[in-house]
Amino acid sequence: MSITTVSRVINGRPDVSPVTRERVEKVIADFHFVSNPFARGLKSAEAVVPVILRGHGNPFLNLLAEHLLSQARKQDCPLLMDSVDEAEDETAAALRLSQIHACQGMLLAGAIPDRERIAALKELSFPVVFVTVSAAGNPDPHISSVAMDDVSMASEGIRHLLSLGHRRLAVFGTSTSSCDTVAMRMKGIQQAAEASQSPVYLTLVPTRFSRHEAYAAARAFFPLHPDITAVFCMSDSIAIGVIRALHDLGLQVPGDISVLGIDGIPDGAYSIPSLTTIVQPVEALAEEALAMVLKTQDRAQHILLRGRLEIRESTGPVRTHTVAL
Amino acid sequence: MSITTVSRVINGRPDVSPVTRERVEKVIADFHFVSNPFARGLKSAEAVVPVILRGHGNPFLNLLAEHLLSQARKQDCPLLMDSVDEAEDETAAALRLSQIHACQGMLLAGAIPDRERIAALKELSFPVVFVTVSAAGNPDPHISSVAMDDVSMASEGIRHLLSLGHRRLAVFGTSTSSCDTVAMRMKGIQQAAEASQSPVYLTLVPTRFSRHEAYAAARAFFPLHPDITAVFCMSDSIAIGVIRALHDLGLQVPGDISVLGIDGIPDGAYSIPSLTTIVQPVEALAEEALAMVLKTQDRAQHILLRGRLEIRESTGPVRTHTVAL
DNA sequence: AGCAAAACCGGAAACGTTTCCGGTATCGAT
DNA sequence: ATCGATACCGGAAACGTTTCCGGTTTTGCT
Repeated sequence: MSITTVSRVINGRPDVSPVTRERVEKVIADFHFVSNPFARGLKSAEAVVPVILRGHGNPFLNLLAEHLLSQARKQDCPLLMDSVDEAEDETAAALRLSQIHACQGMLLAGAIPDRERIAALKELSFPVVFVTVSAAGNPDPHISSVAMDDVSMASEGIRHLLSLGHRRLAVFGTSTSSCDTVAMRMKGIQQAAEASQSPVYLTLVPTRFSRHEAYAAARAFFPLHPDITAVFCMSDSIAIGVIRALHDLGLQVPGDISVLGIDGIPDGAYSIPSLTTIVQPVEALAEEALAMVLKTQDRAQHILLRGRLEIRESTGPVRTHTVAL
Repeated sequence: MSITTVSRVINGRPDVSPVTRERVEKVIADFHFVSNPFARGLKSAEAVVPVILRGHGNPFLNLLAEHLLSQARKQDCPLLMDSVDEAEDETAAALRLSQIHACQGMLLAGAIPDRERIAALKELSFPVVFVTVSAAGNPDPHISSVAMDDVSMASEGIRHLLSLGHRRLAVFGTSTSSCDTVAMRMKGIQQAAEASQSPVYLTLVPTRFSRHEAYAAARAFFPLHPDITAVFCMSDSIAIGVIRALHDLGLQVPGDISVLGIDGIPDGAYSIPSLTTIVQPVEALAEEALAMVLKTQDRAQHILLRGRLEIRESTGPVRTHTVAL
């Protein structure tokens, strides 16, 4: 019995007689034989596609990961999930993974494609796709992106609030760091505000994208700003923290203050009140990202997806009276 | 320049002069050289530890995954995340992964260690650890588990509800399939009920562990059962669905009906009302599971962790009047 | 200067597969 | 019976590392 024949049986090659095949299969079963993945990979390099999620427990990225995973199963593309803390450097994780695994591509979800990160990724020899935020500015041929049209999403959200009569808005989730997502959304907010007939007052409240921090920020903010009638949140997580804070401050949502989020995470539909939000098309995001990373494209590609306003309970017409805190 | 020397440089071996080392490093940097992971693994088999999550988007398992990931990073153990739909067979995924990766162990989170699944896993040559539900019944030497003491958790929950004066309870999340977790919890519920002085009435409501299904079940259930004053939910997700359903039915939580969950997911702390729950010690769960899978133990080990009651807003004293629906 | 020890480096085998290529049966047709 | 084609199988090279071992150079000591 030769090694070659066994290999043929395992790989289901035609050049082996039924009786031999059966004999080999029996031995394999008896001895619990499993072929060594490394040796196999040595010749026919079967590579993996790591997905790096920036920010543990980010509900939206978790949702994205689910869709990525189920998409991947369909096309049996071997994904390899990892996630790093928001504070950590995701490119370090990317490089680490690329060292210990053979990669045919890589997905960076929620990561920020700034100059230095892209530079760190430069030496990678496979396509890298940023998901969620656009890397269109960078001309690297193997760095693509499938991102959200943050400008239009934010505009749509603001227009919704304006249409309800709100004029004094707080924007939760601005950040000091130069985060493209936030910058783009701010641009959309400005545009919508400027396009409005009447003057719009914006107050920016920096906070990271977590329920916890948003809650703390809101508790501190609203007692000092009784004129605010609506809150635009940079994420649903922030919105959930804000709503809970408003509840604890004795303010009604949307009676006293309207709250709008971005993401469309499932929790938003079950919260009380349910969350008006700009839902990002996770499914399309996952699908496009996977397609992009798999077709080893000759040059980079950047596509932009649009969000959709989902009106639920947390936004309503502006209150006409002022509230004493 | 020999291959051997290059290998030594890459692996940081001592037997190489500084000048040679530098020369090699320069060439490596210039040529963007990356060593082939397969060839590397061929000799020194660096294996991976797959983690299979049963049930996409299960918030508790996601939480567990986070802790697993951060634990793993500390001990730099290369985890490999995957998740399967509740309906799919997780052992199939396990076998698939074991084929394409060299594994030093495997974690099955939320999976059910029944007879046939264990049989399917029998041929695996590395330790398998069930996380969340105990596999203590099965004597396989390479199948361990770190699980929750479901009996005591459920008892504690019921005792809390009884202490608030509730006697007519609904239990959401029972299932027809023989799921050990649910069975154990039912046992705990029975025990606590029987230990009570006064008679306790239990109504079982089968539903899967999702907000969505729990919501639908609750919408249908409560109009027909106006006597129920408290709900014991088999998971926080179920509790969140139930609370939303009660809200839509015009019932107050905890004013009219108390709701108690199990898991301790972060969302529960921010929901309105915040969720009273039995929190599972995710951190310990992750830590123990990882330790167990890494120490290639000679024989199986099964440990049981206890939950902790976290009283928040969703439970309160029994109402003394009846409500007309 | 002479010698032992240490430092450094290269040859070659080995890891467990896949794949190419050539060889031996077996079979059908003439 | 001979030949060609086909089915089946085995030898051996190759994949890109690591590691063992032996060789050469350098160093330190007397």
